[in-house]
Amino acid sequence: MIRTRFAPSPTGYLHIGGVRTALFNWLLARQSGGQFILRIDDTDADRNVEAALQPILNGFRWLGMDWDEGPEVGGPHEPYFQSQRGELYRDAIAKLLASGHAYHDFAKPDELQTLRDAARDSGAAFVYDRRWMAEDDAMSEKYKAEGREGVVRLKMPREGQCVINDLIRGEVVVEWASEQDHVIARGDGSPLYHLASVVDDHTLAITHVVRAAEHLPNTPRQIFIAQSLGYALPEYAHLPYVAEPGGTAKLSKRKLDKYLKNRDFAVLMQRGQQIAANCGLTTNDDTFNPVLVDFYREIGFLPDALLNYLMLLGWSLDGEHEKFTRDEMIKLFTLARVTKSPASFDPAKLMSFQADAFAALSNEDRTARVLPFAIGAGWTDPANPESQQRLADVVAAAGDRLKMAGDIIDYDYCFVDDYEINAKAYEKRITKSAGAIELLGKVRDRLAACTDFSAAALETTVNDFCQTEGIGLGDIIHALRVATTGAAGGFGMFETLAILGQQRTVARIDKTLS
RNA sequence: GGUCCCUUCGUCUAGCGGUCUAGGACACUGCCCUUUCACGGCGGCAACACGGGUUCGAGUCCCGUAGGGAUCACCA
Repeated sequence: MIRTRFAPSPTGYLHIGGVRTALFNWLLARQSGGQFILRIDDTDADRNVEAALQPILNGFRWLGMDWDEGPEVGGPHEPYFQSQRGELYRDAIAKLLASGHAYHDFAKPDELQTLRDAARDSGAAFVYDRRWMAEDDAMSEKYKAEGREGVVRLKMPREGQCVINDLIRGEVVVEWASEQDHVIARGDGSPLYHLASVVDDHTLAITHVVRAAEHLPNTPRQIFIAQSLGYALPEYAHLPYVAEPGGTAKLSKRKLDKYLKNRDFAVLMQRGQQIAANCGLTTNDDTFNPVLVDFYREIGFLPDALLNYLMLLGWSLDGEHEKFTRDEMIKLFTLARVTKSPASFDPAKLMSFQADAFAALSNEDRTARVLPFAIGAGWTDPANPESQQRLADVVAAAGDRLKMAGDIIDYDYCFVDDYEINAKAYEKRITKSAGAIELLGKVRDRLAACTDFSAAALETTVNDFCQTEGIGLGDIIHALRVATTGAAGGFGMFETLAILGQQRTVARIDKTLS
């Protein structure tokens, strides 16, 4: 029975890299009929855990990654918040102290820092000489009398090696002597991450600890804690981290400005901003960031497309197949095929997955996904069937030009009259196009006289018009498009006019002419 | 600086000693389709970090060098 976990601290957002880690954990649990547990690592006493947690849970819900145990769903090992599991940690700390695997230490932070600096200057690894270690209670009292505050440190081995059997990296060997006597409890007795994490992984019966490679250096000390407590070790698998676009450094929420220099990343961001601005999205500046999952949900991405792309960041099936349904993802994933080197986040490739997945949806599905955006933009009235039909018509006509739900903003001219006019196109097809004005006037009269304004009838009408004028379709259609939509491109001209309707079409041509 | 990890096209990757004149995908690009845009079809550009070994034979195994990265908290 495989039990995996994802243990976020409540930060208020879900990082793309974090999701990739969570995905692999989730996949592992789902494919084996095991459990995926969400545990909240809030030992750092966040004042507003609830508010900072919701965006994370929302992210999981949106992505369709359900958790078998954790916040809101509970489970047999409740509670799932580290802040509420203090007793477990206190017991473990006491046990470690009693067995001599940990000790009270009374060094002051600056004293320690001096030692660390000295070690670094001399080029050697820092190893604390335990000079402020309290051998017994009497010594503790003496230090306390001096006004010192005690923490609990691990009494790490000073010889031998720690061998980590990593499911992805194989054997990783570290000299125990290069490890620190890490602090596991603060001066006030509250537990720190390593201790809490190990105790929880054990008490929650986690079988596979699958996490980002940045945790690899943490593993020896965690193994030490686990072994000292008599726990059986879980399997470890350290994933390569997700790197920044076009780079090799870890992807970080805070480096947005830097990533914006990457063309593809900037394109994605700009698109998001346009959609947000047009559709009245109330975006949070702090989380409206392509490094975070929120961003994709807000601008109308498909969760499966995001997941499919993310799955390929550090994993491959065979180098040939890349598109997977959710069921296939669950069935095909294996830790054995996870790569060792960092995978850089490529917004352009993500986009292509999204575009494909969106194009594969039925018109109905796409319309449903676009609806909130059209409503937000004030283009569609959900209470008005006619208005909804118009949206459905636009979505159907746009076809695969719509790559994500928010792309509906490109067809503003189908809904309102104050659309933007592409100046370049206007100049090329109307101002500087010989005879364009005259032809537009003529075709305007033809269109005004139409009794059937369906796309098919319009095609006949305009073709007929071209014949009498002795011109090609291309000689009029561009001017017509710019005159009626202000755009240089778009879906079929006749579908466009049909959607616009006779009145609007003629009025827009008149406006252009004047 | 210490420790650990990593290294195939711009990017994600396939490759587990010979089938590699290195395959696929995204991006870029040429042509075709086409009223535009998008899609699609057919092409193109483009990589084994370097140096030593081992071997009849190395992208694939070993060692070294270089480069990149992660991590060194009373954060998680």
